[in-house]
Amino acid sequence: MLDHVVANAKRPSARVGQGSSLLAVAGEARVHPSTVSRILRDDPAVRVRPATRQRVIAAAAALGYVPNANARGLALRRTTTLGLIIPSTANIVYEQIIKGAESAARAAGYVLVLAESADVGQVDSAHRELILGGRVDGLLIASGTLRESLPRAVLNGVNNTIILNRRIRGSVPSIIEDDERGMARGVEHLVALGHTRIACLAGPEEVDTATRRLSGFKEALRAAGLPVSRGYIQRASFDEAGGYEAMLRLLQLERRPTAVAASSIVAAIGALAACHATGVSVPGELSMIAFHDATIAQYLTPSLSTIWMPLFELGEMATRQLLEVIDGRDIPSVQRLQDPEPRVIPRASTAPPPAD
Amino acid sequence: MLDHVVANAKRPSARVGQGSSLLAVAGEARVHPSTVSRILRDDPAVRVRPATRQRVIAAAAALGYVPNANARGLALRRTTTLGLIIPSTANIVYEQIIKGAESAARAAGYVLVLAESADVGQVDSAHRELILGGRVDGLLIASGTLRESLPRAVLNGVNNTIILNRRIRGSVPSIIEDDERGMARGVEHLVALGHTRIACLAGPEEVDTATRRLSGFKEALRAAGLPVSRGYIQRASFDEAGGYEAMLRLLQLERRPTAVAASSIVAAIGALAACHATGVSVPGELSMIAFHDATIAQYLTPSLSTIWMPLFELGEMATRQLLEVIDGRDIPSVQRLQDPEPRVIPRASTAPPPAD
DNA sequence: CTGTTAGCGCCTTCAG
DNA sequence: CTGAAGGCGCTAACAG
Repeated sequence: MLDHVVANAKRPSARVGQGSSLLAVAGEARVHPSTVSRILRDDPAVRVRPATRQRVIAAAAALGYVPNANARGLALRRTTTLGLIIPSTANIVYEQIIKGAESAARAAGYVLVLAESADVGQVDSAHRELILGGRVDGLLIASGTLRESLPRAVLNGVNNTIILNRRIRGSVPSIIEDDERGMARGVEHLVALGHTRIACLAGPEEVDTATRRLSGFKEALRAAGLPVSRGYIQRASFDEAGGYEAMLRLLQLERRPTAVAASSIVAAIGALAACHATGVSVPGELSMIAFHDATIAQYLTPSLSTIWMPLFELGEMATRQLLEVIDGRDIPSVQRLQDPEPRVIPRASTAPPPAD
Repeated sequence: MLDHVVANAKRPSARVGQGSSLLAVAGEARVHPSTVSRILRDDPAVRVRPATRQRVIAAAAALGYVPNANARGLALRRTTTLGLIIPSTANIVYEQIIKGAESAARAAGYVLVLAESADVGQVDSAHRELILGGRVDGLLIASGTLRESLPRAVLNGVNNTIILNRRIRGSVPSIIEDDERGMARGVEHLVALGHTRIACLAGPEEVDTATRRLSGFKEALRAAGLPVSRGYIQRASFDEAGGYEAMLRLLQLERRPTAVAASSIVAAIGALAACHATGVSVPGELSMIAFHDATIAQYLTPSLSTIWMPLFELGEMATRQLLEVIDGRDIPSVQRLQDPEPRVIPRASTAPPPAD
């Protein structure tokens, strides 16, 4: 059947390497190209005979017709493509954000492409390539680790861009999680278990999410009537090595904490390793809870208590907001995702403090 | 300076949402658009006065000119964009492949975009969208987990596509690691430590990489004069849960193995958890080595011995091969990456077998 | 309600 | 060596 149709084609104009054109389909179905365009796009302003419509659709299918995105993009000045820039695919935290963004994009008929950009210079050039080059209609930038000054320069005055998980002053809207609340939930969990000496593995100072988590930590301690002692706050990069080092510093303190709230699950994995390496029993001598949940948490020893955050929803919502912007509607400059609330997933790494 | 130039512009034709056009630059520099095109593309067939060239370049910079990718793609029928389809960004194994592909693409002046496609249907539609739609010049498909039959149907007769880490019969070239050798190295490591009862956490039957790793396992055992006992080969999905379950089955055997070679580091993490859960000491009672290295390996308890594979190089080489194909050159249908050899990274999870 | 026409922004023959 | 003109494949106004 398929072969038959192809054999009958008047113009064998299908090009190699790319799909067949509208023209080929039109020749095949013996109608005008614009008719094909209208039918294939379900243009409401067309009422062609069902037989003709069938013929066109069949011809398109037989030829494996896929509209050329460049031509369409050029004509429409829209590509129905969205870009998502992430610093690294390796970070487990981005998994859910990506899936959420992907899901929302697909639901709206958009294609999502990812670009990995570890440093700011790459974000800059990716941004230029993608937005200014007309490859995408809008851009999501998920880069909690960017320093404040650079993206502001990069993004100054640029439209159709949304920053995830990071507040930026200026014209680029951002959408963030309620990190303060999430961290507070974690501390409350530790307090409820009876801990009073609670430390924080905080993230790097220049990272906005780290700042928010730390302030959530401090607030929760104050709310519980507990002191915020300076030595109990250790900065660590958001990776295993950072967590490992910071945990060692914590363990060297004269008066050790009995619990640690880590502002990154990856750092917590390193911190756990530091405990094992120094023979500190978790949760016997020390409880640990980590910000963000991931599959691996329940396979660590001990299984790691975590603070689940609505990352999928963050990706979804950011995408929806971006589509609003693309459609010319205004959105708030900073939005905080409140709906699915952060919640503690208690596992084996948190327990009451030792009798001492 | 920049403001001054803009103020002097004869045609303020910069459009919002996208970059300024060639026309705007031409107006600004008072030359013909085609001259701008030639200068900006370093067309060798142009020898314009240095002053003019300077003026054009300055105007382009002042206007922040970025060529429109759609228009260029339409005219050239090439986009200088490559696509990489991965099943999930979550899998740590893809990190290095992505970085390698990204690096090789950038070196060749190409942009790499990622598309996440968990299932085959999505691979199919992504493929259509991207290649047939003219969004990319070529496509890398990294999907070791696809079943054989489906991609073959999907990809039949399609050009400019390369499969990573999976052999496909037919016209789509593929490039794979030497999984057999890698797994053999792991087994040799265990044999050298004195193990004779060695089990394999094998991957799913329908996964090509799993098959290759298993056959490397069997060959290495035979080469060492050790029997391949059936119960010692347990199938597990390539995730923590799969490794956990399979390890439990292994531990229930009457005659337990003293060592396990896992064909996936993620499954090994689950297997380690199963050992902890059942009180089996690693490496005291059981040694474990895992296929593929990752940062987390040294932060597990015990730190996990791994088999390092040249994944970055795989991504690089696949990209270079793809560019060859795009340039119309022929490449072998299946290539096996041999150069940086697989090597064992011994850590704490492997030790001599118990005296017993 | 369908065919015709004029671009979208760029590159690339052609003339000049 | 530089300006002019046509076309890449598609859509969207415009006629008929």
